[in-house]
Amino acid sequence: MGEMVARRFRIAVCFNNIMNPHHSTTFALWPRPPFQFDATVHKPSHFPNNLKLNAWEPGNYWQSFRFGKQLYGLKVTNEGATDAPQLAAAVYSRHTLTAAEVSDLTTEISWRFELDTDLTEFACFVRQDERFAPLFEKWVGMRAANHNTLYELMVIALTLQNATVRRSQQMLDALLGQVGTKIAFDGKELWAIWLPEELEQVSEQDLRRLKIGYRAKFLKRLSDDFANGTIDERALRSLSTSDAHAQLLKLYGVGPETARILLFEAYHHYDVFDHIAPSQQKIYSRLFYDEPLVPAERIREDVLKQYATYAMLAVHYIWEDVFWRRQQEHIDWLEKEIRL
DNA sequence: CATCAGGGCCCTG
DNA sequence: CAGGGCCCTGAT
Repeated sequence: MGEMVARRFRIAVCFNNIMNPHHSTTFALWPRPPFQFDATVHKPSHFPNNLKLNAWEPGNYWQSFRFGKQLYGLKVTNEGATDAPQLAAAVYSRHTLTAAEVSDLTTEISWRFELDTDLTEFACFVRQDERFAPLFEKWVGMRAANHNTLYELMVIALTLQNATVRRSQQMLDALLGQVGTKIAFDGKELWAIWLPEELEQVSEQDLRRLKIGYRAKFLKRLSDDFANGTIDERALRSLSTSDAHAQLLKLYGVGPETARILLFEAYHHYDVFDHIAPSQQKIYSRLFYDEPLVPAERIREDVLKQYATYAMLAVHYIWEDVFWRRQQEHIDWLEKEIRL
């Protein structure tokens, strides 16, 4: 604790922002069925932070929600069922929302949570999967949704690079504590990732003091690119997988693995399965072959052959399933693979 | 104690 | 296009 305080003082800029939005606006959303709420808003495979970006309990989900320059608190409540989905979205803000804002937020939430995505073809396709049909049936209607902005997801992806889970957590916590914003609403205290332009005041040296290592350089360059409009999150939404891929790879600090994460999570491309990280390789080997280690190239070919344009989505279902199971039962090999 | 690899990526030759 | 270097941490 003393170390945290000392570190804060050594750094020139510390935002230490706290936001208390007192207005709330609630509106209904109707996802396209099938839609499975909990599995869409909560991903047990994601690493848990001390400084939380979101919170979940069955039927309810809270998160800090950046949209443009605005920061909102968002609570989404499940008010329907998989076959007849309905959600209540409560947006907490400092000002009263205009009708236009509500409309824009509805569109944005629908995009990020993939509410309008038609999964009936996928559901039909995987029903014929000999091995995993029951698994797919169990999670039918689950979206691979990412609920953050491209920049926020990029920051998270940066902390994942060449690091173990614990170190990723430490890096993100350190960054949030230093340049993030705490937002309190609906009895929750969550954190929001800073805006890219806010990092202009923070030097690479300052960032290095947060022990993010060489990623400090990436973060500075990326933040500049986002602040300057070099990268346009919205524009990439209308591009094909390969065009979006090419654009993302141009970003400094974005390589094959980060691009894959962004394409799938932020842009909802289900057909990206070009890169397999070493830790994923070990887990895929167990899940698909019941073996400790299968060559990555073989995994890639087999998965692409089996699931084609739904490769990444199908793998996501199988991946999340084992992490949900992990909460109920002890899976020995998995515990060994995801050592902190 | 030293050494090393870990949920990558950039840069050099 | 292969391989070294990069920040830090915890494991060995």
